[in-house]
Amino acid sequence: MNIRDLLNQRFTKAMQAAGLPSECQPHVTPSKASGKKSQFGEYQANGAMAAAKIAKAKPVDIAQRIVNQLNIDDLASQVDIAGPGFINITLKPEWLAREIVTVNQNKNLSIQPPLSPQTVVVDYSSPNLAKEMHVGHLRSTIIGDAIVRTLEFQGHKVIRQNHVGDWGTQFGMLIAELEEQLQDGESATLALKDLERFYQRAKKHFDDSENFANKARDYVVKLQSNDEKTLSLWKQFKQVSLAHSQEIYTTLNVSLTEQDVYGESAYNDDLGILVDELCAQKLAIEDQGAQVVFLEEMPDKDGSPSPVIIRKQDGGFLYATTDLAAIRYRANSLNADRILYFIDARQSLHMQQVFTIARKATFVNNQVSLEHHAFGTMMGNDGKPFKTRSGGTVKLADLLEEAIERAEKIVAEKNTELSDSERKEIAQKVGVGAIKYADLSKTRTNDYIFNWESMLSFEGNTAPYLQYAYTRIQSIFRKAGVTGNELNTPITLTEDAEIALAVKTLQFSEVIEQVTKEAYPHLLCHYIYDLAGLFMRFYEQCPILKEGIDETTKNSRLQLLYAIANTLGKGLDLLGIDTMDRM
RNA sequence: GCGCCCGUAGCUCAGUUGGAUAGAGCAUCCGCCUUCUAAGCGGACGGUCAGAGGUUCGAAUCCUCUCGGGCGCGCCA
Repeated sequence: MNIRDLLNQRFTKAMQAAGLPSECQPHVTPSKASGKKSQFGEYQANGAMAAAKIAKAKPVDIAQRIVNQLNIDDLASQVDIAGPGFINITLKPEWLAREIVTVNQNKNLSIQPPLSPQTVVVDYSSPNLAKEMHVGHLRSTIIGDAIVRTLEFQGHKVIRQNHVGDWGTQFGMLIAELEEQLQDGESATLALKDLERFYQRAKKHFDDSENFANKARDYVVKLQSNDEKTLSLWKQFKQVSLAHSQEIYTTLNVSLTEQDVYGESAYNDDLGILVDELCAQKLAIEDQGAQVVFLEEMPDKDGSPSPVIIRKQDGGFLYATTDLAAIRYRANSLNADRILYFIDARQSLHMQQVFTIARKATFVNNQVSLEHHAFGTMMGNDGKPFKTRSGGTVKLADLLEEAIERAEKIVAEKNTELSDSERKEIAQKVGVGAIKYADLSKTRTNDYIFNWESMLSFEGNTAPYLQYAYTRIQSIFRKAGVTGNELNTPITLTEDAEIALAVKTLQFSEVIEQVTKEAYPHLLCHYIYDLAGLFMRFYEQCPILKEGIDETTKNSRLQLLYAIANTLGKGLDLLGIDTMDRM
């Protein structure tokens, strides 16, 4: 159930009945309540003003005509015209109560499945396997994962694509290094234990030794010609590196598995074919020995068509080529309706070029939605890209370890009654949740400033606040000795705090819809923060298990709580943040 | 030079197809634990929405210009 859609439907009918032109929209939105009791009701329809312009009449008169035709007595207790022509709607507590019951009876929290589920291919995380995952991979990984989870919850078919960097000239160097270390009797797992150091050693080796550099170049050629021994080394490298990534995903509570890995190398055999096709279509032409696609729809500095090189002078391919092969595979073999890319904003131009070429070459038809959901860079307190004290790249593994350590200290302070294992488990969920939430709660398109203190202060708009709200609810159910789903007594909403909570809970579906439409997880964050905040207020104002609370009120509030717990829990789950029963 | 993004409270950030008095958190200050977990709640303080024009019933939001910051622009990915 979606209140906004429902009201829009009712208002659309009323506007038609009032004889307004069909292009007039009701424009229903939740009223700005800012937590407190709203003076304007819970929803408002603002379409009368725009309709008045079209119908050339006074907005207030139009509003009155709409209200006269409006049929919402079943769900609204009051409809007022205010100001220049706002129509304010106050919902009936009894209706809200019934809808809360429905939410409690429905596994999907009353989210309606899409009329026609889509196949959505989501490209996210995509680390370079040559190196260890670092903070630069964090945003793509967790934002992409939140969207993936939300799409699946809605009922869409999601195909995760971890487009890992597992190909390219640097692998010649790495294989050469691996081969030497294996000759020294080292196992691949051990040699690659510290991928970062391994890479640096290989690089140094490459720079220092002409002999080694030649060997590395030789391996590149062998790799490309499918030499069996070289491929075997490459596969070993890949496997160890993937295991590193997988470990990070597990710690991060990210839903990617090795089944979702479909890296650059997967497209090798298609690259030459693809370039030939683009040449045959006359989209690609030779320029200075390279194969280039010129795009007049994206003019360069001089106003002439901008070039995209798809094959180098030396015959090698570039990442534009691979991305084109990937987009074709996703559209045609995976039958995607939407293809989402969670990639750094700095690659906006590149993505636009790839999308444009893919359309022109009809690799992807116009029904398929191609979406680059860009995000900004993670900055340090100084406003510059987040680095270690010595200026190096921050490893994701180190970042997570530090978050968990810091969390454990705080958990130990706040709650002294936990066993060692409980405390460790909570610290893990709190620390990782804090990092993820700090990132997810910011509009993804902007750069964001990473700050340990604000993130782990665990006060205000942070993951621990939300997790704490959840544990408070669980604690009440524990004390009450019920689970929530066994209650089926009537719900009565009387207090402002209760009504506000009920409305907010029922708005979950509106938020979910917007989140997947625009790929904005921060909307979900703000929603559950509002929900948790309203719950905290309710918690203070509306006792449940205390003395003097009659059975009916108690059971009614417990059921409301049950809906909140499920909604809050699901919201956090969609963000990839764990909950717990106590903390 | 051309293109994209950004500029909102001391700091970090919201602000939904243009809507009513621009909202949170942190910080500061004042209250609230013999009562469901105080990682909490209530209150106070805090704004020329970078600046100037324009569009209209109405602009932080749309258009133009200026200032300031970030990023990208042919053989790396």
